[in-house]
Amino acid sequence: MKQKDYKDTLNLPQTGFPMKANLAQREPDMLKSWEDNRIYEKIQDKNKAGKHYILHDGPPYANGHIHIGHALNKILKDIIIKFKSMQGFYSPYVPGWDCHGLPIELQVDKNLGEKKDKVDILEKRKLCKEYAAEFVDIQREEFKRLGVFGDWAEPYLTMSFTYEGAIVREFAEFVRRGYAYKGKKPVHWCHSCVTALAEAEVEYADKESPSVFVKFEVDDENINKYFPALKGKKVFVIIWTTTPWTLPANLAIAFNPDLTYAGVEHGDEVYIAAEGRLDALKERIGLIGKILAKVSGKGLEGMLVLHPFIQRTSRAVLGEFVSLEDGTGVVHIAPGHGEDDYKTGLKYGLDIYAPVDDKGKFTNAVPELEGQFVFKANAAIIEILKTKNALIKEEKVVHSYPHCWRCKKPVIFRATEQWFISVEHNSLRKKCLEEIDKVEWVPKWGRDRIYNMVSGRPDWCISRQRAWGVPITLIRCKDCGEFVKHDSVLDTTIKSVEENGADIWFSKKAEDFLPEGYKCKKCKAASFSKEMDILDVWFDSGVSHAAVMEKDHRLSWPADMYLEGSDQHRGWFQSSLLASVGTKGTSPYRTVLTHGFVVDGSGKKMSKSLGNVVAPQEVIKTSGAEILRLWVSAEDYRDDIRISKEIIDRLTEAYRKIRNTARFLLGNLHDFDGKDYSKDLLEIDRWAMSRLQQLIKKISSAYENYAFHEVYHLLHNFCIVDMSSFYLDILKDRLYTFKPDSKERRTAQWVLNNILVTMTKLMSPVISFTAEEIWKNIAGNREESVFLSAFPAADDKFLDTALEEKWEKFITIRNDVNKALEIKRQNKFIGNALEAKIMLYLPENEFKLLSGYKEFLPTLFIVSGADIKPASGKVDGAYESEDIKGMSVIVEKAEGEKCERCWNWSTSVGTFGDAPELCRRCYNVIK
RNA sequence: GGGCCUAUAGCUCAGAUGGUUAGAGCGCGCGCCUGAUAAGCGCGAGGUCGUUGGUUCGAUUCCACCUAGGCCCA
Repeated sequence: MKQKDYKDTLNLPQTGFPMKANLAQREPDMLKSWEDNRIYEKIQDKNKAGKHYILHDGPPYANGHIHIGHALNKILKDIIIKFKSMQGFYSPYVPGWDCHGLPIELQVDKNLGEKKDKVDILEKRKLCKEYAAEFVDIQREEFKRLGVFGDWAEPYLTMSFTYEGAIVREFAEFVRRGYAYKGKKPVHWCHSCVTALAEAEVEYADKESPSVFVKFEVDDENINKYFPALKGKKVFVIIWTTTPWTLPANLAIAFNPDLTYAGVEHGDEVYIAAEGRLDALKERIGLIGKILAKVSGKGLEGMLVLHPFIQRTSRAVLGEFVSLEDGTGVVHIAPGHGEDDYKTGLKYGLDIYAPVDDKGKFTNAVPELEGQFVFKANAAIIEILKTKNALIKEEKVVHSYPHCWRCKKPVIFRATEQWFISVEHNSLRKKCLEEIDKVEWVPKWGRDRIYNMVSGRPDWCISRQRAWGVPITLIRCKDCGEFVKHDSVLDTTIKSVEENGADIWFSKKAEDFLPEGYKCKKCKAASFSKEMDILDVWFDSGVSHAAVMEKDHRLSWPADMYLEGSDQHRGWFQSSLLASVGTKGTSPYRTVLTHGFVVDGSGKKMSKSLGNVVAPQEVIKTSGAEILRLWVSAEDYRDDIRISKEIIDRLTEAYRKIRNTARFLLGNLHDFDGKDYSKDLLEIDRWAMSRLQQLIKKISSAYENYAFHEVYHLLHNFCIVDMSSFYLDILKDRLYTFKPDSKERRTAQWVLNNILVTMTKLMSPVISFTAEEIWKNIAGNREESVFLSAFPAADDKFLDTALEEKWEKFITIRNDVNKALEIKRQNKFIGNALEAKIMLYLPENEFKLLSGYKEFLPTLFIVSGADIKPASGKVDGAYESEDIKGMSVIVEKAEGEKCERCWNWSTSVGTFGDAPELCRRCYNVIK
């Protein structure tokens, strides 16, 4: 009973701030409060006159629920936005969505089932639009749930009329400036559906194909030049192919520059093949003769060989892709019928030649095969090869081959007309490379990555043969094929799309976009057709700098920051760069930050088949979005980012520590009077204030450098090392046992208040829910939201590095005292350290240092008594320090009795008749 | 196969322009406290710094290769 009485005389912590966060349950309330009180809007209002810091959102694809990578990306952006906003920057966040494109169209097709080929394009586009809108809504809610602040009510959508209008305008700009051209490129083509197929629409299945070895003759002139050792012989380069039907389109043969090629005797002929394939060829075609010549692939570039059955030569070219895996080490090249072939063709300036029509039949360019379907023509071609004595061997082979996912028929690779943006025109590539060097890349290697990609990329193929996208709004003369590029016509189209959306292109006739009675400027004809291809979605998002940053009243151009995953060096970073440099001459961003990908606990990528996918929705449900936010900050995003149950568990622990530290501070501030006690600080208080300034400095600079994992570690360590286990532990005595309104206690409260307010602000960009919850619990007249407060700046007045250095020594000594106490505790000599008094034997420097602090030592060590003596040799029964040479510690039972109020041991206990359980200090407080 | 990147305790991160026993926090183990209590404090045990070579008097730190992993291409 009595003990309870004294407990009631203490100033113990009191707070309504719960220890248990219940994040999953409580976060939605906080979200509602932010929304109801329009906190985001108030932030924008507060900073509207401030310097702009524009982080331009890269639009996620409006399909499916968000995954952990989306969460990572949005939270990183949110951390930056909140930090910059608290620093007073005008930093609005306008989220966006990428709404056009094949995946959505495919989903809509799937939903349509049988009907998919019957609905007209406008109906399908309407369904696509509805589908995208539905997922915009879903993802919007999921993003908001993460605690991400932004203008969610007014995002940008690439399918909005204004955005579609901007796409058309930017495309027109590329046309006006001469970048856009129509050329040929091989695509997967289904002869049965008569359509181009995207990679996603192709499925692989086994197919039987002919397998032929074919001879390409080398004439005397070329033998002399490239194989002088074979002079006078009949020499043939041999190739292997499973698509004989592409031989009519053969324009070249490719050698690997790094391989050695051999001329091998075969009867009275000599065959040229890679030396590394000779063993295999011995078996396949019985090539067993002597090697008569060797030459490196590199040396063959430029050689001309004779086409086996058409009157023309094929050029020898070099290609890294030529391998020793199969065939002869020489690859037949038909630039109109293969990806590698195409690239090689571009490199060597070959015609992208594909004499096959859209039904898969040979055109009149190949008279002897005209009208024959390519796969059927294989047999005819093999016959021709036989009669020309150009066939070495013919077999059948079963191999994996692309098929159309709709009709299941094998597809062909066929060059078709496509729109391109030239990267050479107007030195676009060169300018992009120059711009890359003006951008700050975080991490630095991002520069090399995108630089190499831009250096080596081909022209940008921007056309797609699809329904769901923004059309290539050009009109063509039916007679002469000339495109109408007049400004007034382009402007009419732009205006029309801006007002009506891109659907207008499909619902109106070509003539509707032309002035009354318009005639082709070239041939004077008057009938026109619309281009029906749509633009690559990368063009859509690539022009967001113009469609959003430039046009949107909330934003400005250029962006200070683009922040996306490292896959976007090829994607959005690059398309945005090309789009902006092409029309404006400069890059749309000042800084580009990339993060790695989220992988599982062992560093493996997440996949459904591995079953290691971590869904953000799950983490939110079990641990709360706050833990996800803490995870984002704790991990170094420059590398791949791991997530696992253990990682989440560790972070949950860390979260509790931070939360409890704040709770303790709140509890001890319940009766603080709010007055300024900065003049009354004790030395330990000045130490704490100095440490706090260091924390502010380090955390600010960590945010500034986008090193959020340092923010986390700094905050966590501060809570544990500086606060919980040292300053706060020591402070308990002063806070609990002194008179509530004593100057000493009020001073401590002033410091704690300072620490709490500062810490809360420092953590708020990361753990926003908790920071706001703490903020609401801090007494006093403050901003409505922590996010409306100013980010802390270090106050040099409280910075004292000399003091910190001195205290570093105190802490070292304290650690040694703890070791000495622990030994006695293990020996059951003491329990609580307050049962002990200690004697320190100190070397000269330490003795001098502590001499001025004799009164303070029991407080420092949290023992009931402490004294010092100069060290002089070994002391019996003493603990000898490892860190401080010559220091030893004697631990003894404290003198006197335990004070029932403050639990310190003192000889004064029992000396007060009316309160025999109290020590002098407590007695004076109670009276 | 090519471009870019990563590899330090069970987890998250520091660090060394190459030089004495490689650090922190968490977790773990042991203990104290019961006046931050589904809390707080103390002590302790954990690492051949991914592998193998090379440069060097000396490398985990520099170089090469390899292995594993990631992104983007082929």
